[in-house]
Amino acid sequence: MPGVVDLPHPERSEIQLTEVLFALSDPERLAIARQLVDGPLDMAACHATDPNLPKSTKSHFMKVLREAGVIRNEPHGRQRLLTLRRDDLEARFPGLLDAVLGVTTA
Amino acid sequence: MPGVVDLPHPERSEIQLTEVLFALSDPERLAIARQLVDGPLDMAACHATDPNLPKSTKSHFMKVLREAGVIRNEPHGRQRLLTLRRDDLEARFPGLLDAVLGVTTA
DNA sequence: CTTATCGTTCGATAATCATCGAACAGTGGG
DNA sequence: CCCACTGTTCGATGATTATCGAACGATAAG
Repeated sequence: MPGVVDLPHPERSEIQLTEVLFALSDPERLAIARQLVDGPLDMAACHATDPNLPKSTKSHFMKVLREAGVIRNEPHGRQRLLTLRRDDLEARFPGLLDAVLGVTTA
Repeated sequence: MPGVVDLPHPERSEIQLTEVLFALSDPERLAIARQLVDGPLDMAACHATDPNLPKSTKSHFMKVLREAGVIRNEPHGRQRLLTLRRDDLEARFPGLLDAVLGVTTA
């Protein structure tokens, strides 16, 4: 069924703290989130740690992060654009993202 | 073997962010951490959510939190004193605990 | 000393999660 | 139009984690 398709994202109000924490409790997934701090990235450009990670595994990481409300995953041409949901997370859990990602943001 | 015994705790420098996040990614464990914000508590006085939770399950929660470095679990008479490791966590991951526990601390 | 209480450990079972190959579907280029 | 490319889904397997009864040790109280 799916190739480049709109995937479901939780609304801001539906984001659960425990799910966010769980999503970020894996080193690989945390690394992905960190990469998105400086702005959106195409999935192909997002290497996290292991460069030759199987596609399906990588896609699964994105699913966990997306379903938790940490990132947005949208069609972008033939690829996918990954965006950190900073505003939503900041509104829901002030200071959390900065603390986790080690960003002072000022 | 063990009844009231000294249990191993990670040192401040050994505390891993991903383990802390994982420990707090469970609603029950998160509730326990929140209960300790106002100060140490005897384990028996710490009801989290379910009051008639089996002892072994409760003990397991404490183990996860302790091994992650979130709480300290020390002998206290016949019971056990649970303490949130605020200073250690604040030193290692500034702002994290406040954000997670929803405390502004001021 | 004997007994009741507290909480950890052990062991077994169930549930959840991770990993990855294969198949598939949109997209854009030739 | 056809093909190469990207990334999701499915399905199977293995690894972690959760749950809880039972047994044990240590302490405090009587």
